[in-house]
Parts: sequence; C-alpha cells; structure tokens
Amino acid sequence: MKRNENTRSPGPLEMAILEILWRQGASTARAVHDALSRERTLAYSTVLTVLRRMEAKGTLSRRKVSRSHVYEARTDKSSYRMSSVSDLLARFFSGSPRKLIAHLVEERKISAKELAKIEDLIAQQKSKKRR
Amino acid sequence: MKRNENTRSPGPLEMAILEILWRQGASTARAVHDALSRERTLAYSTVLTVLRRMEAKGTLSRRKVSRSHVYEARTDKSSYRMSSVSDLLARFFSGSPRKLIAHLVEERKISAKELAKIEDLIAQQKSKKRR
DNA sequence: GTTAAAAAACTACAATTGTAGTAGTTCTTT
DNA sequence: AAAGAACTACTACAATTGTAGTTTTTTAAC
Repeated sequence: MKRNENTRSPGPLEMAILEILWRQGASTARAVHDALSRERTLAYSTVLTVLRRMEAKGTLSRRKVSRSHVYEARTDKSSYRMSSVSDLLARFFSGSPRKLIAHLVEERKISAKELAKIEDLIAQQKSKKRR
Repeated sequence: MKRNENTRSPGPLEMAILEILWRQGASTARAVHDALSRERTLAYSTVLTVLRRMEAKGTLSRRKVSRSHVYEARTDKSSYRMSSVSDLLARFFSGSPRKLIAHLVEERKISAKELAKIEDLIAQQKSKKRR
C-alpha cells in the first residue's frame, strides 16, 4: 500500500486505551483490560495485542515490572489535545481561533453566567498582554 | 471482525475528497481527480474506487449525468464541523465550550485586535440573549 | 520440584482503507 | 460503421485495526 508519512489517528479501541492510560497513568495490561471491561466486553488477549501494537508503533512505552509489563502513553493528554485543537482549527476555521470562538458563542447556547466568565477570561488575557 | 455501530471517521483520502466536494460542490470523478492531482499524484482509478465505496457507505450520493456520474457529499461541511466540535468538546473539555475558549485564549497567542473582536462578539451575544 | 495460575507471545482472520491495473461500455467524431 | 476517447466496473493486493483462540513462559503456592 505504501502508506507513507503515517499520521493515521488511533482507532476507537486505541483511543479508548489512551484515554484509560491518561486517566489512571501507567498501567498493566490487566488493569487496562479491567477498565475497558467496565464499558464493554473484550478478551484479555485483544487488549494485549493492541497494547503490543501501540508499543510497536511508538504510541506507548512499556517496561517490565516483575511478572508483568506496565504500559504508558508516550504523549500526554494535553499535547494530544493541543494537536486536536490545531486540526480542528485548520480544518474548519481557517486556522483562526477567533472564528472557532465565534462559532461556539453563536452555535452553542451558552448561559449568561458562562458568557460573563468568558468575558472575564478575555479581560484577563488583555491585561496580561499589556504587561 | 464484527465492527458494529460503525462511526469510523473517514480516512485521509476520503477526507480530502469530502473537502473537495464541499469546496466545489457536486463533481464528477474526473473533477475530483483533477482537484486531488493539484496536491498529489493519484491514479484516476483510485479516485473512482474510493468514490464508489463512499457512495456504498452512504457518505456520498451520486447521479448519472449523461456519460458520467456526479458525486455529492451527503453531509454538508457545517454539520460535519458541528459534530467535530462536539467531539472535541466531549473528549478534551468535558463538554464545556467555556473551557475550550479558555484554552484558546490562554494557549494560542491571540493579538489584542483579535481579542477585542472577540469581546465584541460576546457582548453582542449577551445582548441577543437579553432580548 | 510439581502444579496451577497469571501473563505474554504467537497466530489467525475479517473489515476498512489506500492504491492501482485492466477490462468493459458508451459516447463522439470522423 | 470504425476508432478513439472518456468513463465505469471489476479485481487484487498491502497495511491497519479490531478481535480472539492457542501456546508458551513465568511465578507463586503447595
């Protein structure tokens, strides 16, 4: 296929696993499986396989701790969030944060209280800039 | 595999095709191929295959126009944008638009001029609410 | 030490996506 | 009508992802 310069985003199961690792920090396959099992039914070996693959791809790191392995996300949630926001900006708002904000205040119904908080935020930011 | 309740998001090529259809409206395979060719090199048959698949999946509709087919995105860009924003909110901002806005004003360097425009937007929204 | 439990590794398969070659149809233009 | 051009359809294959059974290895408990 020659799928060069791969930036394919994680599939749903991979994403769920990342989510878990972000939430509970470095975890064993068992712990990940347990967490996933709260939501859906999944064979333990399935989890192992996916963890192994993610490690192979570099998404996760793992280290041996006595009998088992402990997996950890290579990227923290905030980096991931950062690039997700960038993606969204690029894709739908010609890269302009302002346009996204406009979309949010116009399209989502935000309470007056929230709007006030937002105003505060911006005021703060403005004064921060001035200093 | 039994990949039930499929919400798998479009792959990069599919996404690029959607992008093109959104930009130029309903188009023939030829037109899509031409547009794609401006960016990368792709066999015409590749484009045809993907268009056919997207139609099969229901992402696109197509209708015969004389010799060729005209493909059209079943979902417009703004719906797509809407759900992308919802996704992002849910995934990283516990569903709160305010938190996303906070992230934007804090993490992205926004010029004073932009900040002012944003303030206007919010003021407007507030008065709209009052009415 | 032998056995049982826990974990990891190996193997396999189906669906999806990217990619393209090739064969068949249909329209246009002499 | 014959040729050629423009399209579509058919077929195939590799990589990725979801899914899980089976086998092997490791460790803990008799």
